[in-house]
Amino acid sequence: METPTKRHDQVAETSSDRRPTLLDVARLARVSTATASRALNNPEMVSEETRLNVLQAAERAGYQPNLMARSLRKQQARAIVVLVPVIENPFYPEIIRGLEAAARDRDYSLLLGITVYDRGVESSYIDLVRNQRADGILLLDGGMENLLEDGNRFAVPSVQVIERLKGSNLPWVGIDDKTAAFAGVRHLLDLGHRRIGHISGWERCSVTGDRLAGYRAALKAAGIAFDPALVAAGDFIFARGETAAAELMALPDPPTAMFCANDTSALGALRHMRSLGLKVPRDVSVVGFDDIHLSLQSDPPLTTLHQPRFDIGFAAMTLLIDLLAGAPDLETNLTLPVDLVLRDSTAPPHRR
Amino acid sequence: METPTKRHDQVAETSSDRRPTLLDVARLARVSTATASRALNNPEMVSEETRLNVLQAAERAGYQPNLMARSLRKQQARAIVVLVPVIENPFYPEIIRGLEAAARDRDYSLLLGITVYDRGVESSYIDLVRNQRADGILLLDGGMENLLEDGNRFAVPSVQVIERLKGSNLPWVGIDDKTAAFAGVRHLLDLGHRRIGHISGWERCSVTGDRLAGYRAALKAAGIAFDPALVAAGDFIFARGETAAAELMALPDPPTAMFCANDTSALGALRHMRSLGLKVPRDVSVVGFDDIHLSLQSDPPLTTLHQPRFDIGFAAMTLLIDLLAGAPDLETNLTLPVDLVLRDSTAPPHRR
DNA sequence: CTGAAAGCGCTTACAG
DNA sequence: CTGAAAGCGCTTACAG
Repeated sequence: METPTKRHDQVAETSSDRRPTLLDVARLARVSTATASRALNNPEMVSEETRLNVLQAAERAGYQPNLMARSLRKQQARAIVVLVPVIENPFYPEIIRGLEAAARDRDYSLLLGITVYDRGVESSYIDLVRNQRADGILLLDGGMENLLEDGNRFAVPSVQVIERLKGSNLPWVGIDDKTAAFAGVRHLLDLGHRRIGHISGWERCSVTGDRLAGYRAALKAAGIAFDPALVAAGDFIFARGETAAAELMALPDPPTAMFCANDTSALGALRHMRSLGLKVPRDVSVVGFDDIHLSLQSDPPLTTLHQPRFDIGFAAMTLLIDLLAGAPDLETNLTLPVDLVLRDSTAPPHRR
Repeated sequence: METPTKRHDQVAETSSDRRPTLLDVARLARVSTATASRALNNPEMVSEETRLNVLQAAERAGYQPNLMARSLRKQQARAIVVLVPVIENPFYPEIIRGLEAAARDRDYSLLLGITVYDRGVESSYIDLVRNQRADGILLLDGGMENLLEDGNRFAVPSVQVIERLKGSNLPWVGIDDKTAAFAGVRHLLDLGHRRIGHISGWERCSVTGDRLAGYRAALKAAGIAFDPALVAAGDFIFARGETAAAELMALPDPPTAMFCANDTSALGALRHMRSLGLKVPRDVSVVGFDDIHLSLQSDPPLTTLHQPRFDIGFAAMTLLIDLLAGAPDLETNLTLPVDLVLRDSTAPPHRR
């Protein structure tokens, strides 16, 4: 047999330059590897004396279990692929933090994949599960319909986060976008606004339709007819927020308030108002969605709908791991609460 | 197709829903597993006929190699831990994208670890290397001196990105912060400014000192004496950018321009000026550092120093993988170029 | 060019 | 409570 490349770790205790294995520990403790394994991983299966003996030997040898060997034997990678389309969006980091925290809690590793909506990249990460380097996939963001196979059955264990793939019934963790949007628009209505514009989200995302539906439902509940001219097509991006706001304000009868599908486009809208010399909220009120960190730094700070992103990430990772463990009676559709957070971008309409 | 010999697995599965292994492929192709392995991974070692035969068998069986088994055998995890302290900072995503792209290029996986500067968390990720689940570590951001052991020798293969651990001589990829800062301040001097403030970075970071040094060097080169009162202690955060700018503008003889250690604090400074009713760049010029995406969205867009973050990430990951492969003659200190990008936050000083 | 066999480092059913 | 042995699924030195 060839000897694999050896690295010289400066381990003072060990005389050999080979990493200590369970066999070394077993020898040191004068027990079998079976017992050594049990003492380390299932202490209740061995006597107290043996446990101490093995623990001490492991300590002395500077033993670190080889996780690859364990994975191979247990047929479990203890790693989860997290697939995001882009990562520059300030919406993601906090979700990812939640995912990472939950994974770490359970001794799982997080394999990060950034797809930039490239089918080849998506496939390469799905292959990681097929190749048993990962046990499951967390899907952040939709627009990955190509991942569905065999009549809408996703081929590997997975949980969707926030976005839902069209027509899939995969486990999912997110919020009730329609109800949240309703609350945001309702706030504007309560303030006295009657002419409320909407900068919509990217059509490719499932939340876009839900938020629009919430907007319409709130208007309807207030007895206000839906006016398609008041909906400017957006894409969640800053630049489009600016142009969409421009379209709305150029209307013969411009809105006195606007509900934006996300904070980033609301921030764009804010900048456009400023360029027009309009004061927010005196001249126009603006409501965002997501509560990204930046919405606190804007001028004025944005009234928005707070999504518990860390919790969503944490819950999604936990759900997937529970699912993989075969936990019974799991709720596979988790809807987390959203809060309307009032800041300085909304006020009663200004009489003109 | 004949049924393979039944194995006594603990789980009673029918042979058809067992994942195909190399042995299945070998049988199908009527060769040994050795030959099958070679045909798939080292085609030049087998005859063309065998290659085709095995490839076809693998295809027919729907074979996917088990990466855990391969890793165990080759003693190589093909995974790299990426350690970041926080991830909400808009500075990181693009670096991470570069890291991910390079890892994918080389068939490595990226294990993401978010430490929040917690020593326990840092250790748990280092253990991933000790446990042979990962081959090396990429360190994004300093403040992790606790990771150094035994006379400044980091215990596992690693490359630092941007930040340097104090006193370490680990491989590193980043920029020349001092020279870049010099260029930023030089730009202000060229515009005619003589009284230039500096909002510094977080003292715990190595780049902070370098950028301050660049600021001082530029002043010195212009024959301007360094005035400590013009340096406001910052921490790279928006809120501190605001208060630091407030300190500077409250000076008896306030600066006509300020060089900020990063964009985020420059953005905070911008908001403070606006609250003071001051116009940027008419009343005060502002230069940032990093060129995060937001610096384009600010009002006015920020003049700043562009760091090639994607490239830095890509180069760092590539360097680590090359190092692990034992590539000879590697340059282990890579300095990437920085560009001054002129936007609308700087102008000649306004006569008062 | 190909095959038989060893072995990477674990865990666990089985027997005592 | 403990040990001998099998086996997870690969790759590769060795021999032919």
